[in-house]
Amino acid sequence: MTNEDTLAILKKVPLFSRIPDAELKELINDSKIIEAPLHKILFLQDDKADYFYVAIDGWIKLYRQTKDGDEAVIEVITHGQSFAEAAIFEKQNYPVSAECVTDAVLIAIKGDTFIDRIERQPKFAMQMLSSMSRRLRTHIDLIERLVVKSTSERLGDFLLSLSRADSDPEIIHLPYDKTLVAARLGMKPETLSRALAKLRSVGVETHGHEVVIKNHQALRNFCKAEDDTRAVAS
Amino acid sequence: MTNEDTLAILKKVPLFSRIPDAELKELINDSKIIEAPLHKILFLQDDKADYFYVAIDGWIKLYRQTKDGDEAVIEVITHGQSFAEAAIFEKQNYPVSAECVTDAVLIAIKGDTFIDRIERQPKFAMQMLSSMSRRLRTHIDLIERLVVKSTSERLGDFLLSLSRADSDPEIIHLPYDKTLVAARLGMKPETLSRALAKLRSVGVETHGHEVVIKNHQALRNFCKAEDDTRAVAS
DNA sequence: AACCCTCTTTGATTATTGTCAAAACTTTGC
DNA sequence: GCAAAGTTTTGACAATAATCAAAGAGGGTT
Repeated sequence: MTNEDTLAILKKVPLFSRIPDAELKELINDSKIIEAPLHKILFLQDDKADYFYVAIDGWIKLYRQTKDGDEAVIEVITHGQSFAEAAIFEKQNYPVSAECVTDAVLIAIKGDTFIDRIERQPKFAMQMLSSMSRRLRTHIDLIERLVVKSTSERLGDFLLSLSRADSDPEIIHLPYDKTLVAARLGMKPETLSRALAKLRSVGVETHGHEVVIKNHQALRNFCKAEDDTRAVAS
Repeated sequence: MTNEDTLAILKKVPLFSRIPDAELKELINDSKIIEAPLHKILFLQDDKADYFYVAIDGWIKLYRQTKDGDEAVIEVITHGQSFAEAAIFEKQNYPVSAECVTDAVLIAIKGDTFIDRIERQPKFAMQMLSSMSRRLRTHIDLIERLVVKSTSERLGDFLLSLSRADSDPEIIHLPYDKTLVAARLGMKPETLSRALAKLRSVGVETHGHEVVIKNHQALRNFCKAEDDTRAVAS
């Protein structure tokens, strides 16, 4: 892949979209393109955080593992999203492990040279701060759901987050294994299967990796999702 | 409170500790000291994020509320910690609500002038990025616990996080209501009470707001907490 | 000390989710 | 098209946590 190709890709990543070409070209010198196969482990939690990553293609699972083999999936990343940006600051090790759950293409960017760049280029810093603030929101959403919502409500939220249209019916493609969907939602595969069964009563049908939402509003009501009508903030 | 007092306080906050005095003095002009009573709501989720805060004294609860009154506590903040920094970037509204759970003293810093300052002063940006990366880790820890740990394991983790010594026995003061501890750990007060009862078998005793850890190692084993011995990262 | 209020604990019961095992369905390679 | 491997669903059951109700403890006030 030529530097020009890489540049074109970087410009599509939100994190870099507002950075001038000249800067990005310099950045490419600190970066490498990685073609990682299914099941490739990019890094393990507690590894020294030398690089952060931008996903170009494929899906990457960020997770924590406990001594006794239990796993908590924190996020599942795909094209255009960066990850482990936070890790290159502060304590200098990764708080999670990262594994490709499909074949994937990524850009790995060297942390310390990137930090130098941030210090010289306020635009980078602001983009980085925005990106981290978005990630923070994602985590807050997840925490809220884990605490206050039931398994089938969590699944409903997830389906709505995949929804691109608002017209009934809509066909949704699950982006990855149901086993991984279950883990991402903090439940067991068997529980996911049963949650899916419960959603049938609000017009959700499954055929393999395809899910049909027959009534968006009914599903939103079921899982107490915010409507499009903005909530009135007192 | 004079500007000199405020300066002295700011210098003790990790977020500002490495910022030169001259810069901090300018910052004070964009800031105001707030003395907030118990139960004071500082902001509600979805409010426009004009300010971010640094806690000087007291405890502040960051939480999400659902339509039907359920509440998810995301974090509980105390002296030296900043919060809602992330909110002043990006979408410009708070992702959580903030309520004082004791009388509290805070510094409120105007968001947009602070953003200007970041753009001019890379040191601010780096400090901010570190701070957000720490917050991210806190959230990842919480998510992991909610997914893989039982209520009493979560409580054990919490007690260990409050622990300052490693010698047995150690007396710990719960910093706030058990009702709030329960919410922070994603469980009901009754469940907390029972979790506390279960921990008695590993040498944890309670007398009101005082908790005695009689055997740190036993407690660590019980809740599968990492030992001090650093985990070997393959 | 007696009262009120709030916080906490205990008990009985129910609801939810996890576990284990087996069957059904998919996908892939041959 | 069939076997083999992996994924998903179903069933029976167990464990965990929530709910509802009531009793107990602690703090502050009069």
